[in-house]
This record gives sequence, C-alpha cells and structure tokens, in this order.
Amino acid sequence: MMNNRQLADTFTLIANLLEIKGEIIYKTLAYRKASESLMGLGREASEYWKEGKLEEIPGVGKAIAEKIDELLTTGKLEFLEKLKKEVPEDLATWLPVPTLGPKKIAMIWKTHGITTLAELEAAAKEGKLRDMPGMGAKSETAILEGIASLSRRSARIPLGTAYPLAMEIIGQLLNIKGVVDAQPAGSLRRMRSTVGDLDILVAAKDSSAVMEAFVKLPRVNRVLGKGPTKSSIEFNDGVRAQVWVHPPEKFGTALAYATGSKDHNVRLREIALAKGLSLSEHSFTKVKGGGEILCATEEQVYETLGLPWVPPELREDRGEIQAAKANKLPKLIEVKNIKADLQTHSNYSDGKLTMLEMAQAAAKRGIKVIAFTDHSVSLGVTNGLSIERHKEQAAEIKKIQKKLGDTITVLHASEVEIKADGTLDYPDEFLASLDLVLASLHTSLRQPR
DNA sequence: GCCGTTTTCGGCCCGACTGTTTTCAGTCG
Ligand SMILES: Nc1nc2c(ncn2[C@H]2C[C@H](O)[C@@H](COP(=O)(O)OP(=O)(O)OP(=O)(O)O)O2)c(=O)[nH]1
Ligand SMILES: [Mg+2]
Repeated sequence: MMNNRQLADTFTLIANLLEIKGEIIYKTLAYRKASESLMGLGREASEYWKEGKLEEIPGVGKAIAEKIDELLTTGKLEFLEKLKKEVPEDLATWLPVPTLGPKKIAMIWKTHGITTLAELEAAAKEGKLRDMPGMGAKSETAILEGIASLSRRSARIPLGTAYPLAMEIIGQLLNIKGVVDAQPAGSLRRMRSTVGDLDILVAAKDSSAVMEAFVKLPRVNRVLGKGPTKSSIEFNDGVRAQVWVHPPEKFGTALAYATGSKDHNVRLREIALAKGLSLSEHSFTKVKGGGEILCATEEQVYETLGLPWVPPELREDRGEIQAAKANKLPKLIEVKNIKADLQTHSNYSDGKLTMLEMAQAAAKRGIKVIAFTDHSVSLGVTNGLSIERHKEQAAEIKKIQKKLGDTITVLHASEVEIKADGTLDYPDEFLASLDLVLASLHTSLRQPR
C-alpha cells in the first residue's frame, strides 16, 4: 500500500514530466499542489480512500482522486507509464541543476536527443549547448557549475544548526553603516525544523554596501546572484544564503514577503486582490487608479488585509488564513510557557552536567519542576543507575531541594528500560518509590510484533 | 487540474536577476 510520501513523489514526478512536456502550467501546478498537500497531510491518504473521501484532501479533485485510487488499488498508474514513454524519466534528474528549468531541458533534449545527467555534462563540456537559441557560453558554464554544485549541496539543515549560522551573518551585517535592522526570514523565521537555505532581510536606505559585504563573507564559495534588492551566495560546504535589502519604510511588506511561506504569500496576495489591491514585497498598490500604501511593520500589512497578525510559525497555508479571518488563531505555546521539564539526563547517566547545575539553570529559565530521568541499570552504555546508585541520587536530590528551596521542585525519576522480554528494569516496589517513571525502548527494536 | 458566500467558468501572486536579446525569456525567490 503506497504511503503519502510515495504518492506525493509520484505526483511531483508527473508535474515535472508534464512541465518538460510543455503542458499548461496550471495543470502542472495542480499536481505540485496535490503533492505538497499529501506531504503535509496529518493522516494517511489511504484512510480517506477507504472512507471514499479522497476529494476532501486539499488540492485533490476528481482527476487526481482517480489516480490515487488506481495507485492504492494496483500500485501502478497507467497515466504515468504512458507519460514516461513520451518524456524520458531521466530528464527529471536535470531539474535540480541550478539555472536549468523545464524550457531549457526540453530544448536540449529535443535538439540533442540526450536524457541522462552524464550525457548533459558531456554535451556541455563539448560546447554543444552554447549555439542553441537563448543560450551562450555563459549559460553553458552555468550548467556545468550547477552540475558540480549538486554533489556539494547539503541536504536540508537542522534549525538548531542553521539559526546560529544566520545570527552570525546577521551580526556582521548589522555592523555595516546605514543598516537599520536585520532579521532572519524564510523557513528560519517560521521555525521549521529544517531549512533549505538561510534567508535574511536587511533594512537600509542604500543596499550597495550590504551587498558588497554579503558576497565577501568568509567561506563564500560562489556568488549565485547579486543585485540592488537581492543577492545570494553558496558557502564552501554547499550551504546557501540570501539577503534582501529594503528601505525601513517598506520593512513590513518586505518581511512578510521574505518570511513566506510561498503559499501563505499567495493567499495574502489573493486577499489583497479581492480588496482591489496588489501586494508585493514593496507595497500595496491600488489596482485601479494607482496609489501606493507602504507598510513599515507586518502588523500594518495584516491590518490592511483586515486580518490579525499571524505568527510566522503558522504561515504555511494550513488553515491559518481561515482562522485569522474568523479571529480564531490559536495562542502558541512559547518557551516562557514551559513550567516543567520531565525528561532530563544528568551526569549520573549519560548527561554532561550535574543535577545541581541543571536544576539551577532550569530555575533561571523560570521552570518550576524538573525531573531527573536518568537511564536505568540495563542500559550499560549510558551508565544506567543501579538501585544502589539511585539511593545516592535520592540523597543528593534532597540536598539540592533544600538548597534551592521553593524556586523549583526537583523530582527523583527514571527513564526505565523496557527489556527485550517486555519486562521493566526495576521491580515494581522500587518504581513505586520514585516520583515519576518514564518507560522507553533503546534495544531489541527489531523483534516481530 | 482545482476551485468557489461576489464565480460551476475562467481565473490561477508578483517581482528580481541573468544572459541573451534589440525588447525579453527563463529561472528563481
Ligand atoms: N510571493 C512569493 N514569494 C515567494 C515565492 N517563492 C518564495 N517566496 C518567498 C517566501 C519564502 O519563504 C521566501 C524564501 O524562499 P525559499 O525558497 O528560501 O523558501 P523557504 O525559506 O520558505 O523554505 P526553504 O526551507 O528555504 O526551502 O521567499 C513565490 O513564488 N512567490
Ligand atoms: Mg529559505
């Protein structure tokens, strides 16, 4: 049975091949949207299917529902098999090459009859691409550089790695004369768990100094583009970053744009159009008769649209527009709302800090309850605690509690191993003496059900 | 191909940068 990812991959492939084929762009868009929608779906599409409700999935209409049905029933799709015969599947592997899109790919394929990435590289090296219409020596070199960049290109970067990197760049940009503000944008500001690149927005009257400094940052491997409003770079490790510079009086529209997501932006722009306004990163303009509204803050952007400000974390076009319209945006849980940390490891097992250090740090962050859930005895690699050592730990926790008074409540707990036979690591009588017990699996994960 | 309290047909966001081009197409954000 195909899962959502496999279905999504199938529709992305269809979109890619259709685009190379030269199909109506909105049709390819529909397949792409359906694919994205499947990726972000909370439930398996097969469940909708069993209930006969496939068309309730956003972006799925009659035609795509029928294709999902065929894929779930047979595991195959006649439409795609036929399409692959018209447009070789290999061509889709060219799309990740920067500067190559569906139009150029189709032209190169039809002119030279080549389909694999290796053939493309060879053709470019032989100088066979430069004579085609709309192409020249530079575009040929760009393709070769693009192919080379594919191997350098890192996967998406975890937020925890990307955020400090971006803040470091922002720190350097803030030092530049004339820079009023610099903020993380894109998926970084939306706090996605991984980001594809580092997007940064700078407020400054004049952009040239920022652009010059940006492309000369340490460890820049190549400059992908450099203009008066936008520049982008690739670092040696393949990580990409881009910066936009807009004047302070446009910072609101610019930040809304740069924060995205793309789909959220499109929704905002549609709402603007319904009000007779055209929204871009620069401003709102009146569709009839002209006239411009500048927004220095995001609040002004949303206010102009008749919406409350939407937290970046929600800007994914996953229902937040509807919620905003109805004034029913959820109140997000923030770090300051966290009152208890009930899963921690101290240096009693595989943690690095002492319990006192951790309890003090937690108290400093406003946390009211901390539970020490060090590993249990059978997890030897983590220095799991014997019952004897638990007694020491209990005594130490008493001392810590005394020292810290009522600033924080310290609980004596354990992350107890569930062993291969399903039993727990300690006898029930001992578990009953703990304040809290977590049970978890670390070994023998491949047993039959 | 999808979608709809202004539409069941006719729209579907809008602009920057590059390289090629004598005014714009393609790609990308
Ligand atoms: N209006 C509009 N804005 C776009 C479009 N594509 C991208 N943007 C805006 C919103 C994005 O959040 C922002 C940065 O683009 P990115 O490609 O870096 O996307 P994002 O950072 O959201 O995701 P990522 O983790 O980088 O894949 O640019 C578009 O087609 N239209
Ligand atoms: Mg990004």
